[in-house]
Amino acid sequence: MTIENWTQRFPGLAKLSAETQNLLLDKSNVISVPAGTTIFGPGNSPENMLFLLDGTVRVQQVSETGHEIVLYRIHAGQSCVLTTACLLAFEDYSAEGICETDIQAAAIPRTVFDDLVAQSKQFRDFVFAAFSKRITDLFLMIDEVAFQKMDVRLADKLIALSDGQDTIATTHQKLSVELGTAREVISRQLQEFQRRGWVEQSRGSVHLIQRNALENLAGHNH
Amino acid sequence: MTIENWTQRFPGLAKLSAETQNLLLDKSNVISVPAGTTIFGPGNSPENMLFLLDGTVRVQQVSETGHEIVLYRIHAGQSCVLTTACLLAFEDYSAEGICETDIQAAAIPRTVFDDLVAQSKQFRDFVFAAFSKRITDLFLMIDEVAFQKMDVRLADKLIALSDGQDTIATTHQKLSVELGTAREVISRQLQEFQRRGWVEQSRGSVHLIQRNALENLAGHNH
DNA sequence: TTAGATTCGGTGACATTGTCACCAAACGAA
DNA sequence: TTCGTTTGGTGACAATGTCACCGAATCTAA
Repeated sequence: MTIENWTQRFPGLAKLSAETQNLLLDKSNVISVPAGTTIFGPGNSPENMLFLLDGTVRVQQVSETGHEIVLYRIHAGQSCVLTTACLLAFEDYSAEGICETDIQAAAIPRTVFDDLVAQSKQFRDFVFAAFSKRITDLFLMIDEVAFQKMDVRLADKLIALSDGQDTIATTHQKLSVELGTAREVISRQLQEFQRRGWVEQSRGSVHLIQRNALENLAGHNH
Repeated sequence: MTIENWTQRFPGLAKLSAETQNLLLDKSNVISVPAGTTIFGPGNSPENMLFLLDGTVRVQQVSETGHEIVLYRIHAGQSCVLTTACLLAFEDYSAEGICETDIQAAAIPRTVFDDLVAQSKQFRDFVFAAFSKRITDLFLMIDEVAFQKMDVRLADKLIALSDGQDTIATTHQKLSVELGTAREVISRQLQEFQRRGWVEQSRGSVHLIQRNALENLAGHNH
């Protein structure tokens, strides 16, 4: 599969008619952006809707009080519905999107997006499913922030960030932004995990020693 | 204005072509539901998209731990995008919608909704604006739950619930669900507000004595 | 290479919020 | 009236957030 027929990479788009897919491929623009770039944020409204072909975009928020929290990530094969939403509503973002890795994305102008929504039932379904998933995920996040204990949240986040590896390259500060808490809280929790022999720490990284124990605490009891 | 041309009540819908409005009026069904009814919830997927003509619907969530939190309210003149979202994504709700008052709503079948999105640019804009507003509101809520102090949140909620009146008919328990906290926390905060002379309490109601002070604490410094 | 600045993580004291186990008063229904 | 339920109060304690520090590791520039 080459970059030319990128619609095949999206389960929701592969079902589109050949005609619609060609329109999408024809009118879109594949762009590359280096890691660390802010692709959208306050005062930086994107002109296009993005379909992420490769890499990860982190969406986070800075509150009036200066606190930061990571809201969600967009992975390859997903579209940025927030971009879409704000494209169409002309509202300012209260959040920003930052490339965590070098990324490749297909950029679609607003008008093309609108045409596609009008013309294709499959495309509509794709878009609304993405919105729906985002909203239900935000519900879950509210629940977690409001009611879940920090040790459970941290264990869960460590598992998620590890991505199957045993070493996570991150700092206590970054972990605190992931969970919307204070750095000191992370430091104490990691010390407790270390005391139990679940993790080991070195400057700038956390090693998972007993993944099972963390998964268990996080409630991954499948 | 009668109930027959209810589209006029929605700023976003009044701009639709006469043709589209007639389609909407023709294919929709105005329903009345008594206060207290759960109009959607887990295992109770709605068949229709709702446009709320009169009354208020409270959307809230019960977590695995048994904690409850109010997510948002739908007021007259708004549509229920969550309903829409889940209509189209066929996912189970993790939230429930409860009528706070007797309500009247226009119910639109899924297929009619889909047709309208396809046919009318104005309708698309209306729908996406509603999604966008919902998502950005959820962002704000996450920020508030994660970082805002309880006294500020409670003051803000009291102002919002008062709706201009000086008496709020509610219990400490209900207020705790509004903010996703414990009843004891509300009791203590209200005692502190009372000590300062900002409110007075009686069983099942809170009286606002110094609205200014509450607004000030809540940051309504316009 | 070294000196100074910056980042990273540790610590203790304290404030705020959440949890638990109670209690009594007010209220409502039989 | 009586009994069960709802509402709100209280104290002890646990968990988390805040603040003011500290030293060590790392980086940077002269």
